[in-house]
Amino acid sequence: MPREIPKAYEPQEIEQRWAQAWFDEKLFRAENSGDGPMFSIALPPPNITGSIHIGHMLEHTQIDMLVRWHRMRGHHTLWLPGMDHAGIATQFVVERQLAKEKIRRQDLGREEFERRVWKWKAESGGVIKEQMIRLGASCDWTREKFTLEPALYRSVLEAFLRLYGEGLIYRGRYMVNWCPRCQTAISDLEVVHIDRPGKLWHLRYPLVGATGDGPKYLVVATTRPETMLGDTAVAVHPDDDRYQNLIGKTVMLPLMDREIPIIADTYVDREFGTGVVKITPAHDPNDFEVGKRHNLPEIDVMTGDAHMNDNAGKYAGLDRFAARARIVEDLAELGLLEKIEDIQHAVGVCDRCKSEVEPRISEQWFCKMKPLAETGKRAVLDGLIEVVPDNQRTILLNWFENIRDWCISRQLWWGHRIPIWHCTACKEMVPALDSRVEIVDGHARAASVPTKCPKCECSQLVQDPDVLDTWFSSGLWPFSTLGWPDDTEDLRTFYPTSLLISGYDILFFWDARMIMMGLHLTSGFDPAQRIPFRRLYLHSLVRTAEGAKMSKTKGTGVDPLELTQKFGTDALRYMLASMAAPGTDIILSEDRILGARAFANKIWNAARFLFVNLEKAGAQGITIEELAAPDIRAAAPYVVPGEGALAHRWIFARLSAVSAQVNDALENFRFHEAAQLIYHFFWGDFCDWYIEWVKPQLTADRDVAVPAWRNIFAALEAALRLLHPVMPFLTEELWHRLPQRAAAKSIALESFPEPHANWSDEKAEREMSYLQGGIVSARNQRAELKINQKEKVPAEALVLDQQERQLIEENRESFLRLASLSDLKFSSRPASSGGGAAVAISADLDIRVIYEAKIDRTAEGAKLKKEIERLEKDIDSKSKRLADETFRSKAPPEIVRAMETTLSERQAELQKLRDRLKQLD
RNA sequence: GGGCGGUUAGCUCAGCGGUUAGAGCAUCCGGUUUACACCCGGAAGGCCGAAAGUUCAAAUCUUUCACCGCCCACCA
Repeated sequence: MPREIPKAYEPQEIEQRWAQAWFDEKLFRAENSGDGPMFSIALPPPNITGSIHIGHMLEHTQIDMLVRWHRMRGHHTLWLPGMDHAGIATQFVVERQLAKEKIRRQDLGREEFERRVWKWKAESGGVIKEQMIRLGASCDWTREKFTLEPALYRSVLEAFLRLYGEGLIYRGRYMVNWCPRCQTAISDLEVVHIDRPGKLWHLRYPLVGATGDGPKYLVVATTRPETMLGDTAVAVHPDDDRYQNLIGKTVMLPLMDREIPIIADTYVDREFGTGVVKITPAHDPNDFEVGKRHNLPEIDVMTGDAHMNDNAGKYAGLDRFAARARIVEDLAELGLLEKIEDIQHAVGVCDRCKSEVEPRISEQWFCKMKPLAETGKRAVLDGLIEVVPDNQRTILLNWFENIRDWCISRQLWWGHRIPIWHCTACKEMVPALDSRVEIVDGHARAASVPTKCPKCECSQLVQDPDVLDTWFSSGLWPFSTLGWPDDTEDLRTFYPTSLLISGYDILFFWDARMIMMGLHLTSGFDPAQRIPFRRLYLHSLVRTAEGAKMSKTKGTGVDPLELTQKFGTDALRYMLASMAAPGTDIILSEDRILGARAFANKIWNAARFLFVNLEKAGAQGITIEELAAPDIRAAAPYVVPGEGALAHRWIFARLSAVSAQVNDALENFRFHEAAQLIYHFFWGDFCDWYIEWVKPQLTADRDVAVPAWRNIFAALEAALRLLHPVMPFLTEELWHRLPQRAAAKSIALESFPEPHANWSDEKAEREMSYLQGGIVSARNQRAELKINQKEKVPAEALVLDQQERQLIEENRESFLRLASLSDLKFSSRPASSGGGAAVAISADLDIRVIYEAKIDRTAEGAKLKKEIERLEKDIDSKSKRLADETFRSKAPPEIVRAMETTLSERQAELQKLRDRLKQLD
C-alpha cells in the first residue's frame, strides 16, 4: 500500500476495490466455535423482485454498523444474508414481463413458468447480492440462503407437517380475500384499505304478499349492487319494532325473481340506513357468518377473475363493474332504485397489484393463530424479547391479542408446494411422510411422497396444487437458515439470534410470525432459548418528500447505487445513519448527502495532510514506522515537551469520552447520535483544534516532533476505528496507509475504541476549553473590527486568577497564533485603550483586542445594549429563582449551586459589558 | 371507529424535566499562508403548532384542540 494519498478523494474506486477484496477474502465469515460472546443477526431477506432501494440501504447501514461494531469488540459475529422468493410479488413481476411478450402464464404451463421465474431469480438475486457487496454489507456470504432452496424447503415441510399434525394447520371452506388479478387468496394483512369516494345504492325489494295499505317493499342499501344477484335473504334486527311483523316473511329478489326470506339477526345495526340489510353469504364476510347461522344457501355469482358467472343469469360474462352499472340501470328502469348516495368508504385492494379484493368462499389452508400468538405475547411481556422503540411493543402486543387465523395457501405457481396429497377416491388428505426433500432438476421436492391412501388403500394420490404464503417460510428464517430442524453447530451457536432489525411496516407480516414460529417450533425447555431474537429494533422508513413510501412500482424508489456513484457509499451511509433517529421516518435530502460527502472529504484530507507533512519530516530522518507502528501507537499518549503538552492530553481525553458516548449510542440504536458525535469529534476537535494546535510541532526538533507525531498517528488511527462502522471503505483505505502488523488484514478486524481511564483528563478538558474561549473571543473581535486576517494585532487580557494567567503563559505561542495576535499583555483592570468592541465576552477570559479603527459607535452601542438587556433579564430571573425559598428547599442542591455560580458569572459578564459601553461613550 | 407519529432557526433535522434551545445546509461579513473552497475564521437567525394544567422548574410531563402523515378496524 503506497503511503502517498492522492489529492482527490475518489470514493468510487476505493469502494469498489475494498468491497471486492472483503468478499474475495471471505473476511466476514463467522466462526461457530470458540469462546467469547456471540452476536448474530439475520438479514431481512430482500425480495427478488428487482434490486434494492434506498430503504434497504438504510436498513443495511444500520445492521452493518452494529455488526461491524460487535465484530470489532471481539464478538463471534454472524450476519447471515439471503433472499426471499416472495411468492406473489415475484410471480407478479414475471407475469408482467411475460405480458410484454403477450404471454400469459397459463400459456406456458406450471413447469415452464417456474423455469422462467428461476431464471429471473438468478438475475435479480445476482443484482441484489452485487449491490449489497458494493454497499459494504459485512455479511457472511458463505452462509447465504434463499427461501426456496432445498434446505429451506425442508424446514418449511417440517414446520408444516408438525403444525398440521398438531391440528394447528387445517383446511376448510371459508370466506377469504381473493385477488381477481393475481387469482389467488391473500391474507388479511395483504389487503390494504384505501378510502375512495363511492356510492351507496338504496334498492327496493318488493314484499311478497304485501297487503293493500302496508309497505310494498323493503329498502336495502349497498355499495356493491352486483352482489345482489347472490342474495339469499334480507335481515333486520330482532328487536326492531318497525319490522317485527315481517320477520319470517319473504321478499322477491329483483332481477332474479327469487323469493328470499326476511330473517332476524343481531348483526344488523338498527340505526344504519333503513335497518334492513341484504344478505349475500357468498360475497361478504359478515353475510357469510349470518348465512351460517341461518342455514342460508350460498350463491356465488362470480368467477375467479371477477366476472359474473352462470348464477348471474343474464348478466353472466360481464365484468363485475360492468354488471354493476347494468344492474343499477335495470333496477332504475323497474322503479326499484330508491336513491343514490355519495359516500366515502374504504375499499380493500390487493397489496401487490392494487386490484379491488373480492371476498370469496373457497377451500383454503389456514393456520390457527390464537395459541401461537398467546405464547408470543407472553415472551414479549416477560421481556424475553426487547422491542425498540417502545411504542412498537404496544402495537405488537395489541396485534397478538386481536389475531385471527391466517390463510396460508396461495393459488400461485411460485412457492413452497403444500405437502399434502389428496386421495382421488375418498378425498382423504395424506401428508408427506416426513420432511425430507429430493432434488429434481436442481430444485427441491418433497421426497417422502405417500403412495397409498391410508383410508381406502387407493393409490391415486394427487398433490395439493397450492403453495404457501411467502411469509410462512420467512417466518422460519432465523432458524431455517441455521440448519433447523437439524441440530447443527450453527443453530446451537447462533440461535436465538441477538437482534433483528426490520422496518416497522413488516412488524405483523414477519417479525410477529417469526416470534410465534420460533417459540413453537425450535427446541429448548426455556422459551428464552426458543425466541428467534433477543432484541427487535424497528427502523424508520425512507419516504419521498410527499411522505409517500418508496415504491418500485410507483417509480419513487431511489436506486442507492446511483447515489453512491455520485456521492460515495461512505457518504451515503453516513447521511443515512445521521438521519436515523428512532421512531421518525426519513425524507431524503440532497443537502444532507452533500454534508456527508464533505465530511468524507474532510477525513481524507486530514489524513492526506499528515502524510504530506511526514514526507518533510522524512528529510530529518524520521520514518513512519518509528512514529506509527502498532506497538508505538499502543503506548500513546506520549509526553510532548514544551507548549504542546496540553493539546495532546486533551485530544486523548476527548477520544476517550467520545468512545464512551459512541459505544453507548450504538448500544441503544441511536445511530444519529453516534454519527453526530463522530462528526463533531473528527471535524471539530481533531481537525479544527488539535491539528491546528500542533502544526508547528510537526516540523520542530526531534524531541518535540517525534512524540507529537506519535500522538497524532495514534489519535488518527483510533479515530479511523471509531469511524469504521459507519464509513467502512474510507477508513479501511486510510488505515492501510499506516504501518500495521504483518498479519493484519483489515481495520474491520481491529478493536473498537473504548474509554481509557488513563486518557480521561478533566483538567485538560477544562483548560483547553478556557483557552478556546479566549481564542474565539479574540477572533470574534477581529472580525467585528474588520481586521485583515493577515494582520496580527496586540491584545490585552483581564486575568485575575494566577493559575489562569500561568495557563495562558504556558500556551502563549499557540494562543497568539490561533487568535492571530501579535502580543498579549495582562492587566488587572479592564483595558481602557484601543477601540476593540467585543460583544463575545466570556466570563472566563476577557480578551481585548487593541486596534485603532473607526468603529460604528452607535451600532456597537446598540449591540452592547441588546446583549446587556438579555443578560439583565437572565440575571433578574435567576436572582428571583434563587431568592425563592420553595426553589431552594425543593430543587436538588446541585441545581441550586449550579445556578448560583452561573449567576455570578453572568453578573461578572454584565459588569464587563457595562464598562465597555461606558468607554464607547 | 380505534391507535401511533409529526408540528423547534429560511430548509432538513437533533434535543424529550433543570445553565443563555443545538447541528448541518442556506444567508451575511472576512479570508489564495501548498490538507481540504466538498475549505478556514466570524456573525445573524427561534415567544419550540394553540390553549389549559402538573411542578420549585416545562420545547421536554398531562389534557384538550388544530393541521400533516402513517397503521389497524367486517357497519351494509
